[in-house]
Amino acid sequence: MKSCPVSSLIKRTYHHGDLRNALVSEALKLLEEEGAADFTLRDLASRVGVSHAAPYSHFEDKTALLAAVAVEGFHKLGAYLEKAVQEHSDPTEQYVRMGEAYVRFGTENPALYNLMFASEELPEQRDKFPELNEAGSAAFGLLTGMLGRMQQSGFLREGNLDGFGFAVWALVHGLVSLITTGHVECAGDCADAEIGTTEEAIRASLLGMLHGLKNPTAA
Amino acid sequence: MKSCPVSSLIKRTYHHGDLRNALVSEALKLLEEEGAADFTLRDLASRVGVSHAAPYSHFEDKTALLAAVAVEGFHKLGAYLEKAVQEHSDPTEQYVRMGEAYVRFGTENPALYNLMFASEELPEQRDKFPELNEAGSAAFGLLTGMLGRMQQSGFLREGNLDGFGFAVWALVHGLVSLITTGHVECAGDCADAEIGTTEEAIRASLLGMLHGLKNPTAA
DNA sequence: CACCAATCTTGACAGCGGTAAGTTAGGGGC
DNA sequence: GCCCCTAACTTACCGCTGTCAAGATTGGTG
Repeated sequence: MKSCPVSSLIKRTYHHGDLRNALVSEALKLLEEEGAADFTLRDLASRVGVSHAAPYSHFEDKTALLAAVAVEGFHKLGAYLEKAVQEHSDPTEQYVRMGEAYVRFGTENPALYNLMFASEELPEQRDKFPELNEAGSAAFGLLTGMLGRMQQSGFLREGNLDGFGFAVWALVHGLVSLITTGHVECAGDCADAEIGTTEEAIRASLLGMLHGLKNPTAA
Repeated sequence: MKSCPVSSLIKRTYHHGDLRNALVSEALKLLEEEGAADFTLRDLASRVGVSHAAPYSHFEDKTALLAAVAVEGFHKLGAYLEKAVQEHSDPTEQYVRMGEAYVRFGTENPALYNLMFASEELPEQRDKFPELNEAGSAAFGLLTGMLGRMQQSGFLREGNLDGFGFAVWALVHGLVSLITTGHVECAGDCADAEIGTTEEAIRASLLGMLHGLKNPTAA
């Protein structure tokens, strides 16, 4: 403790005090600014104001740090979804809003989203970092929970709830991927008709899937 | 020319002769063997039997090489899809088989598939490598083409064909991503019900979406 | 107040993508 | 048949990265 009362920004103490959290939250910013390809441990460390090897006191690996960032991402995603559900009461509206919120999260945080899902070696990471599993499962639970309520109210037809969730999740996840990788524009370019705004296409896809899961006798 | 007539495998000539193609096809193997993270230009070069700088005679960049590999991937994907369509005549069966073929391609070549779709900087690459755009559009065209025939025969309801294609593509793309990243097992674990085999879940999702796009007056 | 263990720094290493300069050899013009 | 031009390839090198080992610093505990 060097008793340096002023200049809250500049770090002075040898011990940072909260380096682990600082690294994760700065990594979230850095990830979206630079993209995953240019995301560097050394850059991250210097941004936080520590030496390039300091992160190794808190994370075994670069991968371990990224896993912690991904966990944070799942929490953020959960917040998006919960907010969307709470703001509406109509089942269809809840469903669509939740889907839109999911896609919005992905398109607003493409690098983070990519980190959370589009890594081939992610299965191995899940075993090493159980938190990742829990965070992902929690987000998925929000989805199946909503579908379960819709099913109980008779709005959705009978059937395996996890199967429904899997289908809807795959849809919104695919929407995010296709949009952030720019494949959607291609869809508008190379075919004869126009796709309309992306928002309309998202809504239409969601409603299409919902229609397929609906109880035929419901309104 | 060192006049070494034997040993066809070991390269002897200073000039390789067909290095570009050799690099791309070897990259396809290396990608699935090592995963995208451990994919190294130097490793690739030594496998083909050239120095680590040789690839730069044929590709501007590592990215450019990977783009060429991705193009090859889209051609392979197209072959999967065409085969699935040609083997069946019933519209629903064609649709399901095409979707299953798509998912099969993705799960059988996860690293390649990931390379083709799950890169954030892919939009920039599309501008630099028009072949990538064409190859991707061609694959998407196979999908919309089939949906167009189903629509013309009255099996699908009226509506924007690109929108339909977008929805279906997003679904199958999402299925691939969730499966290869291991999120599907999570779906089975963390919720109360069982999801059944993955194949069943895929088929159910596809049929769910199809049902949402169907013409209500059709069979 | 002394010491311990956690935290952070410094310095080093191999391996990576990429560049520059030199080497080899296939093939067209004579 | 020979020469030479140019594309293809090699070697040597650069800066940067992730990672590790050894040493410096300190807050907290006894």
